[in-house]
Amino acid sequence: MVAGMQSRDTPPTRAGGRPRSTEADTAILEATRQALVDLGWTKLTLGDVATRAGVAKTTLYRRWAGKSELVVDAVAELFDELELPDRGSLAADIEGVVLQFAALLGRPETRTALMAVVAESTTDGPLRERIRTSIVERQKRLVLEGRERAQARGELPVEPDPETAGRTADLIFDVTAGAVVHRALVSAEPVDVEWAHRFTTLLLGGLAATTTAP
Amino acid sequence: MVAGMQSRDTPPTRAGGRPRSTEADTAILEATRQALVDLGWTKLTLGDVATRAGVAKTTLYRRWAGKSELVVDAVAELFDELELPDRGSLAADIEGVVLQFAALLGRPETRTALMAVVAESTTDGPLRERIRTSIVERQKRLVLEGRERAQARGELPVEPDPETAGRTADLIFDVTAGAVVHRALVSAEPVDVEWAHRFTTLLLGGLAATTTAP
DNA sequence: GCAGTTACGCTACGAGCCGTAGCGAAAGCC
DNA sequence: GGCTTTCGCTACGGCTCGTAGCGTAACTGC
Repeated sequence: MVAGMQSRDTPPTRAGGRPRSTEADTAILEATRQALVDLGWTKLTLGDVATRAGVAKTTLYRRWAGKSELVVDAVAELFDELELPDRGSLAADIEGVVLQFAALLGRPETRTALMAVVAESTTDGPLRERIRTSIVERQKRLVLEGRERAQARGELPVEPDPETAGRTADLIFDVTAGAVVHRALVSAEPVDVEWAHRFTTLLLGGLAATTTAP
Repeated sequence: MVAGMQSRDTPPTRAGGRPRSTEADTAILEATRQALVDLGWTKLTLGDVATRAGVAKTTLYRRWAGKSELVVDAVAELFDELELPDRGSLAADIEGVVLQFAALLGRPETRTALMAVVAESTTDGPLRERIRTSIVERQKRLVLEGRERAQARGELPVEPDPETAGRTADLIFDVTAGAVVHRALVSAEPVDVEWAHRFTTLLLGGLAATTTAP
């Protein structure tokens, strides 16, 4: 809910003058998402987005450096929906977040945009950083939150060394997010309740192995 | 090594006439990979590839429908390098294939191309099928081969029901490939020996859990 | 050797999008 | 009211796309 602080390009930051229209901001991001649904990543053009949003094309270029940055901000807002309600057990929490993430990847706008901007980021450092702070870190907090809760329940041991604990969290994050993305977008097969259950069993068994036998 | 059978667009298949130059084929695919290294996915243009390969632009359009199809064929050849030598144990086999896959994703041409074509495939059915047969299935065979070998060693039980066995293999595949891709491209952190070892421990522990407790 | 068929290199073209510049008008702060 | 910044609008050069048309090269079958 904190959402897009510092999401668009900062104006030269001098006081005075006409302020930027926040209505235009929301209209542009909404138009971007709709254009992603209608056209997909490649056929999306900034001119088209400007027309849909009812603003001039130049306004877009004043705020975003290019297509990638705009789309990152547009889809990042959708990741605010991800939350981790307490479902009573670690297994139920994992299944829940997997299905939530899968539902997000099922939407056509995220489907077509997420892999595209990641692909862009492989040759664009600042974009990678923008993705990391706007999207990736927002997901990773769910892992930390779930672990903390499971430790409070006594389902997971408290790892003494903070460095190895961090690496374990990173591993769980890459395995979970990676598996869901790969299943949904590469294998192109459904992430349903049954798959989520099988994955959760696998992950929990692996966690037991990693924490008992270093 | 079997490689790109039926990789390019089939000519109308009538006998007679000048045959297509196979030298041009290999030159084009090699030029495509080099262009990916130099320019990345977005800045790569078909005209530039044609110039690098020393062929006319029209020749490219006669064989491939577009940029995506060309790049899929160009990177698919690199996946032929993936093999699964017997390293003595299931754990060693998994670690080996993880590091091999990571090395492939470390190359700039696959780095920038793989996510991009997957993104394209979300709005292009035929392209998704091309990726599946040219790239994905080629990786999945490694999973099946590794499982068979582990069963022969007695490290894994033989699952009686072929359907659940297939689902388990699919799960392992999505988890492994997804985790490596996510670690390398999204988190943008190194897939080194230590990470591969931690991942293998996690996966093996999970396998024990899934096969003992259905 | 000759006709038939197909691929090749080359050139040229309309179309579309990019990203920017320049203008007058609007909306805030002092 | 003066200053500053944003806004909408128009116009532009530059690049890439994908295709068409042409003459030439390569290979097959009679």
